Amino acid sequence: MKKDYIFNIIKSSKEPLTADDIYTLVLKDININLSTVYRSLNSLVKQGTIQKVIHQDKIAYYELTNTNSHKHTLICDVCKATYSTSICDIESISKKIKKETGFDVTSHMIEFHGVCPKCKKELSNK
Amino acid sequence: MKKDYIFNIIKSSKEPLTADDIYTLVLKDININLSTVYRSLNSLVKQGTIQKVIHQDKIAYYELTNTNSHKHTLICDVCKATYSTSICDIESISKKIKKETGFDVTSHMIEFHGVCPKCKKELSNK
DNA sequence: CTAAAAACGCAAATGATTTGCATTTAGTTA
DNA sequence: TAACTAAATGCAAATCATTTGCGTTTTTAG
Repeated sequence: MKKDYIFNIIKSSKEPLTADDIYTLVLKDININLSTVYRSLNSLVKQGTIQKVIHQDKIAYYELTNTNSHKHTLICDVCKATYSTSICDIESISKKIKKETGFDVTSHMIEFHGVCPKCKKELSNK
Repeated sequence: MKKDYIFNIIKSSKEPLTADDIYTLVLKDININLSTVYRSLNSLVKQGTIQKVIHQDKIAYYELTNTNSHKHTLICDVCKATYSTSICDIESISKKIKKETGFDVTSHMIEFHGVCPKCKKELSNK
């Protein structure tokens, strides 16, 4: 099943991948159709194995469901690279929200935009 | 100029609106085309007057650029209603990220998912 | 081995958003 | 006020990531 293949790719990636990233990666080894990629991805999401996050570029990124520590994305607005961080103190924010608004927060996603160290260095050289 | 009209609608709305929300609202008073809505919206975003945020439903929501306190969205996964909150302690998180990864965070967006008080009440009545 | 289910591929459909182009409106100058 | 140019608008077609219908192939259970 190509789903397993896709799962392994996501598993071994340090960063969240788009459907197209995955499609390209799989194609290097075996033949596959984009619909199959999407169907597998949706299936993995449904079974809770992976997580789908829509970024501000409107594209879905897939990554392993973080069992213990969850992750958030750092997006460099210069080179567009994405990084992950587990830094997050939402727990306390969620509590505060619940207390002040009565809204029960069950999950959240954060996207940080900025400039990565590499681009910062390059920019300072100009 | 219909852009001003659209701006006022966004200004007087308590919650972020989609292009379609705005289109429908404007249509109640004057005639307008969806492309005009999108063009006006893009123009307002470019001039920094309003802010565009892509939610996990992959749809763009528009709201006033928060000059002083910025806002984040609470999305009820039951009734799909969206609320805003200004509760956010990202400042300290951003600092931590910069210190630990060197990534310069310039902006961020958070989407909280959960159950709103109204739905919670209805659910508990079943 | 055989029938039903699951996985696949391919092409067409979707839906929000964008864009090209022709037309109307607004603004400016002579 | 007339004449001209730029900006705003409408309409239809184009985009692009993602989904879906349908026919075919592969896998699985009995």
